[in-house]
Amino acid sequence: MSRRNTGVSVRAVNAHACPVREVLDRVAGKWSVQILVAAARGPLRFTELERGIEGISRRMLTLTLRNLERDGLVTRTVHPTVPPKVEYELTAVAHELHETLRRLTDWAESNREYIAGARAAYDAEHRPELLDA
Amino acid sequence: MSRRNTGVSVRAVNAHACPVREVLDRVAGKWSVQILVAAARGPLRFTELERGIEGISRRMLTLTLRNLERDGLVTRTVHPTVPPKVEYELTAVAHELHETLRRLTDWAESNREYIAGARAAYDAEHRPELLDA
DNA sequence: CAGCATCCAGCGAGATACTG
DNA sequence: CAGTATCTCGCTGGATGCTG
Repeated sequence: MSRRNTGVSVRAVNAHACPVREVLDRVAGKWSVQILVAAARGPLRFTELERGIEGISRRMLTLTLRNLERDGLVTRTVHPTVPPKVEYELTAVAHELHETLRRLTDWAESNREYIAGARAAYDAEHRPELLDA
Repeated sequence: MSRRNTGVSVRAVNAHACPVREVLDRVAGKWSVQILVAAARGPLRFTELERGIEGISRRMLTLTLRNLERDGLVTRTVHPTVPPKVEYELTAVAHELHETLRRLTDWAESNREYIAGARAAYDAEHRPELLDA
């Protein structure tokens, strides 16, 4: 009866506590956003996604896609052919999310150097032992 | 030589791999965003933050504030009084981030029911065993 | 008041191997 | 092609107790 690691985040439960986290949990996984971004360009097959996302494992691609599908952010279309063909596509809601995320990454782009600088300064001040890594 | 759990996220290292994750890692922790939101209203003391954020532990508040400070998102001002008084305030960059995050939560608010519905439908279809939980 | 140190449970995710 | 199953490890974060 174990049912260990079904791929459903525990945070989905915590979400009741805080509407803010509710958003982020939908995007918090290591791969969710990259999948959203990759799939935003149109319907893609499983293998196309896999190749488009550097470093993702088959397992995590599957699990993350399932969760996105569960949240109504991607649609999964199975073409009953041989060999099988499955296409994933963002829903309208997910496209809105994608647009919002783009503003976030824009922010990151703009402030990446600022943050890197802040880190370096902080580490020099508070963590001198890290300087010879 | 253990140095276990210094509070510095492992994902900070992964960031090199993907600029997209780089943003989210700054916000991915369980409490970062809530702290950003709470602190956005003005300079707040440690205990005020603690009380303003439901359920946060002293440890996580400290760790998360340190990381935000390290990234140049909050300033930490120590008033050398007795008893000690420490105030945290968002930087200008963090205020921009906060504004961007607000759009994200707006999206969540708008689509919260849609997503809940999608989940319920998905679970009914694919996970009937969850219906009697 | 504002932390830091330590211990520990539980989840996220990588590696690997097997299937319709 | 498009998955699933199992094992494992390491990090995240909660609980608790101590200090300047």
